[in-house]
Order: sequence, then C-alpha cells, then structure tokens
Amino acid sequence: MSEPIRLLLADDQALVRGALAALLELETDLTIVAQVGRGDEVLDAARETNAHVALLDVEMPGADGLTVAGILHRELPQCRSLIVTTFGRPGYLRRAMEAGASGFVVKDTPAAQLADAVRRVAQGLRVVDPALAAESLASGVSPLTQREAEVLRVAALGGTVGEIARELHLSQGTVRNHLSAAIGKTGARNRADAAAQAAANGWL
Amino acid sequence: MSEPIRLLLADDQALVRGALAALLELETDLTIVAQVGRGDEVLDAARETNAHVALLDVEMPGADGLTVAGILHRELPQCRSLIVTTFGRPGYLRRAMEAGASGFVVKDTPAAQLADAVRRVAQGLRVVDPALAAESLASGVSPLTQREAEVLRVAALGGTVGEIARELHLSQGTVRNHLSAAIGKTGARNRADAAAQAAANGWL
DNA sequence: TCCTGCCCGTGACATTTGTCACGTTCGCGG
DNA sequence: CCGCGAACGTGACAAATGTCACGGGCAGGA
Repeated sequence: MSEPIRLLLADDQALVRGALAALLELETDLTIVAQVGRGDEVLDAARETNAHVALLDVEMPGADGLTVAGILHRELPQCRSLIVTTFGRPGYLRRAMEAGASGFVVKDTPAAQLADAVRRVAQGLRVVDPALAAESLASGVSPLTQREAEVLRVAALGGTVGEIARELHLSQGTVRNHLSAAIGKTGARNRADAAAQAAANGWL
Repeated sequence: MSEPIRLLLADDQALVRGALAALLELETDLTIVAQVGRGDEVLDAARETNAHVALLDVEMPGADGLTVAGILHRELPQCRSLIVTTFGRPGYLRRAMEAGASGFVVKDTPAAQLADAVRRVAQGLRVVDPALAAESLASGVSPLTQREAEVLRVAALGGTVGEIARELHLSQGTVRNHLSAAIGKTGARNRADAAAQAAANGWL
C-alpha cells in the first residue's frame, strides 16, 4: 500500500476550506498538508510540503486559481492542480486546461466524488465534467480582441465612457469604438449585456 | 448529558453541503438529520426530522435562505435559522435578522467557529459578527422605494428601457423616472453604477 | 377631511451611448 | 516586401439615457 496522497487546499473562504479539509481527511489515503487563503501563497506552500495535488478555488486574493495552476504547471509540475469552483463556466474550463490544470470540478458535484477526483488527478489522469467540456468546445474561443475585452471588463464596473477612457489612457472615441465592437461580437443590446454574456462564456 | 443538536443543512452546492456535513459531524454533540439543495424543501424536511437548527445558504433555487428563515420563524419557531453566506453584505444581515434568523455567519469565518455558532443558536442565543452588525447599522435603511428597487434590479440584468418596461408592465417614461430617482438616491453616475452600489449596501 | 408620499404617466430637452465611415501606425505572417 | 488585422483616433449622426416639470389617482396617517 502506497503512501497517502498529499493535498494542498487553496480557498479564500476559511469555512469552505476547513469543511473541505474535514471531508477529505475522512479518506485514509489522503492527507491535508497545507491550507492557504491566497493565490500567491500556493507555490511556496506546495514546495515546502511536497504536495502531490493542489485544490484551487478560482477567485482568490493575491492570484486567481487559473493563474496559480499555470505557475504550478511550469515550476512544480509534480504538483498537479484540481480547480474547484462555484461557476461552471465553459470559458473557465478552457482556460484552466490551457493553463495546465489536471482537473476541474464545480461545487455542484456530490461530495463523495471529490476524493475520487483527487485520486485520479494524483495518478496523472484528467478529471473534467463531460457536459462542461462539450459546452466549452461549443462556446468557442473568445471573438473579442484583448483590448476589447479589457475595455468591456472596465465598462462592466459601471463607469462612464470618460472614466473608462481615463483609466485606460484612451480617447473617448476609441473607447466607444471598442465597446461597439464588443457589443456587436457578443450579439448584445448594450455594454452591460455584452459584459454579462462575455463573462458567462468565459471570455472576460 | 443532553441529546445531540439536530442539524439541517441547506445549500444548493452539493460539494459545500457534503463538506459542511463532514466538518460538523466531527462534533459529537451535533448530528446532521437532513440535507437539502432547494429552499422550498427546507420546511418539510425540518418538520419530518425535528431539526433544532437549520443552516441556510442565501442563494438557493426554490426559495432564498432569507425567505426560508422567515417561513421557519413563523411556522416552526423551535427550528432556529443560522444563515451561512459568501457575501457579508450588511443589507443581508439586516434582512436576515428582520426575517427571524438567529445567526449570520460568512464563509470567511474559521471552520472551528461554525460548531460554536450552531451551539449558541441552539441555546436560543444570537450569533452575529460585530463588524458586520456595525456596518449594517451604518449603511442604514434603503432610500429606494419598493418600485425603484424593483426597476433597478431588472435594469441590472442589462436590458433596455423598453425591455424593462415590458417586463414590469410600465411605460418607458415611468421606467426612466424610477431609474433616474434610484440613480440620484444612490449617488451613482448611471444605472449600472446605481445597481452595484445598491447591491453592495444590501438594498436590492 | 386634508396632507403627504408613492406610483403612474406624458412631454420636452440635454447628455450620453452606440454606430459608422474614414484614416494612420505598427506588428506579424506569408 | 506586401497584405492584413489590431489599435488608436476624429467626426458626424441616430438612438438611447437621464433629468425635469407637471399632473392625476390612491392609500395611509394626522
């Protein structure tokens, strides 16, 4: 019988992190070696504890889970990433896989399946919800250019064209042109709608 | 030694629900008697299992946690509610307490404190984060009328004035008037900004 | 009974948004 | 070297948003 799988948990919500630790420690072949609440603490903690698998929430201070998955893939490839997220957005899934994550689990998943997902990832296998994978392929690559996405992201916060222009060091006319292009590409009625659709598709 | 506290868990995310169950079942004086994923299943489940305390997420299909807390308070007052939520919004806290909840915990709380919170609620005590309570009192009652809040809520979804008017069976002019009033009362620059600020203050 | 506020609506007008055409510069790939 | 697309910008114009004044009906409280 081999040694237990060493797990690192990264989630900014202490309650969720502690609860996940309690759940996973019920399994005798898993052991929690670290818990962090910020993305920028994961790499060091993974190194120091020799973690085999890192469970990463997407939205964390310091660095988001997708970025951290990329960092671990490059700098500590023996520590495999399993993304655990609230939003099963197809765009998140694509970006997670592109970043080098080994698995992607949404929080609707039955609790009993999480430990199995961890074991599969530890064995070097991929764990992806098939429905999400299909949806991800269907929604396709973002039609937005990098700048259009950036302007749309800032616009989503609710400012005026003038405020967006100041923040991004552009003219108002340029901002309007980018917004108009983004509205057209997403098939939306206005910038708020475009931002919502792009976010839902994982393009922001 | 008295009998264990009977707990019902209500959260639409199976993973989080299962993890919370695992965490709380580590305590010998607590026992999980039901787990539901929809707000409209809570009352029946609480009755059938004689739950002492119900842990309620806010955002659930069927009925949100705040509504359910009100229903339990009226129809099953011996089953006390403890709201467990991601967003520590002062408006949520006020509405939870007005609805009849006994406690309010955000998911940043250390996991070890959850069991203590459950025990205190079971004893008939109140559990509220003091910082959140202060913030809630500071942000005050919503300045928006019921209709203004409703128009703003629909507007936040990104539709045009025409679409909002159709959905709420109002004229476009009336919708513009309500939006303008809401923008003024929140001190925002536009409806997107107004919706964001109202949401942050718990007024939506 | 009267006053107040909410809700509804219309109309006029100023401001902002969004569209479109056009042009220049730059980087990248064939 | 050339073509193409992205990024930036201007200007004109139509459509939408937001503001404001005004008025009527209704419910609730003094």
